Amino acid sequence: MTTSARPPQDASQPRRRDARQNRERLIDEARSLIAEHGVDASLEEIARRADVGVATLYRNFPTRDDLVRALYDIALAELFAVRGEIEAAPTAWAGVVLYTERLAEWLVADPSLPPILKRMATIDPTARPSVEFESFIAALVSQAKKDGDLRPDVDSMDLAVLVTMIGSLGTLGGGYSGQWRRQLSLVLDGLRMPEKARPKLPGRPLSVKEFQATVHGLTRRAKRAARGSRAAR
Amino acid sequence: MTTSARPPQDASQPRRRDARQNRERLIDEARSLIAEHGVDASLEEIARRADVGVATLYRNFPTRDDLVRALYDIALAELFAVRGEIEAAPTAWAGVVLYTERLAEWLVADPSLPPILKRMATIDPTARPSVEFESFIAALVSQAKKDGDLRPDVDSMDLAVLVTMIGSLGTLGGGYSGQWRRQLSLVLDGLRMPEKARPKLPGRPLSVKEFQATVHGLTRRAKRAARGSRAAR
DNA sequence: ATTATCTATAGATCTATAGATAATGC
DNA sequence: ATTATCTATAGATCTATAGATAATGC
Repeated sequence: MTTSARPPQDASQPRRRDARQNRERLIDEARSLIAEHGVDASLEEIARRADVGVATLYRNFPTRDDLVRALYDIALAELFAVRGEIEAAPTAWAGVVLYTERLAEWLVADPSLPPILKRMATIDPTARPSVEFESFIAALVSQAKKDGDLRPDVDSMDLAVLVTMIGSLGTLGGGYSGQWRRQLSLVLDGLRMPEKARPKLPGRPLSVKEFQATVHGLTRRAKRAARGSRAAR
Repeated sequence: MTTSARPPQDASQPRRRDARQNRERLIDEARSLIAEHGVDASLEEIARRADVGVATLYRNFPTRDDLVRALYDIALAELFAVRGEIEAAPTAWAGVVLYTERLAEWLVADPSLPPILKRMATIDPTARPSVEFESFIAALVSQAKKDGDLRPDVDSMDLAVLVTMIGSLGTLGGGYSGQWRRQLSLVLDGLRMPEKARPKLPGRPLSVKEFQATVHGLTRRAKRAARGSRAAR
């Protein structure tokens, strides 16, 4: 009996060069369009921006959920990459800081993540991005408490919620995205034991002028997109 | 020359009883659908849920932006109602707490607000919800600093960003929405001068089980909506 | 030869409006 | 009588697929 000559093909790694390229362009544009319009973003528009026929999109991602799942998998790979760095932190508190920093940074940098994570939770409740981290972070948290650095009345779930909250600054776009490090620092000061010295706040607050520009100016990406879709008509 | 007998009709207050009712239903459903699907939510679906023909929607709101503006105006009226309460606070710090509490609560309670505020900013950059509050809050902030309650290296813009951030917990839905008071308390502890005693954190952290249920369970509203749209097909 | 892409298209849903029909308030 | 609603419809856009055409890799 002859065994199949080809190894089973992984759909996420198409063999042909052009196919791989198209897939990447689709994923890039999907991220950017989902960041703008949420998970319901038009699939046709994604294909259009990727300079590819719709059928190519459907070949790669038969359903919208397949696309979401692909984006989710990519995101998770990015996320897990930071675990080693956190483990290498000199103290538990430093680990907590690093954990919140990296997660917040990751969320803020890619505004497509919140809608993707949310949708992913409804299409596949068994997929839990945090699960790999949970016991690990829980241990970090209790050690930081023992060390007297972290206040005793919070736990790792509070951290998760806080990080999610700060990550939402990315969704708001504009100048908000630049503020996350400063706001995280304020939050960390609320988590720290009160007698510990607070480090200087990083950055500076938005001026009223900047706040206006932030809230009202379009982001560069949004502007480009608006131009693009206008031109396409 | 005869003067017009009727006073100019305010579009937001239609004379006829059924018309007012329909308008209210449209606004209610618009809020709920925008909370779910963002500002791009289908106008036809809004009309369908409000049990009203599409034309009725268009009569009330000729363009999508008119609808957004109406929702914005309603929201602002709600917002300004809290100003008096803040002014009545016994100390500047208490005022700061009240300000952040009321704003966060307001944002969390209505997840349609973030998309509406964001869109409003692009369709009418002159409309600035915060402007009425700005000098008022700035005064509150500097007084709280003088009193030695608020740390000196933050300003009112930081507060605005923090509140926005906490407000985003509403968008995430589920159990997150119940966590805002606890998270705000943590944030306030980061804002307070370190030597001041911290009040006990309100509520308790999510358990891991609840976190799962939170992130993965649909909210009741989302469930109802899903049923509704399924039934309509 | 195989693998992938594109064009074309069916059917659904969306925005927006015109014209016929129904409900209110004087 | 006036005001508002509904039905019907045009045209655009969307999802999803079938079948013809083009690009890659052995």
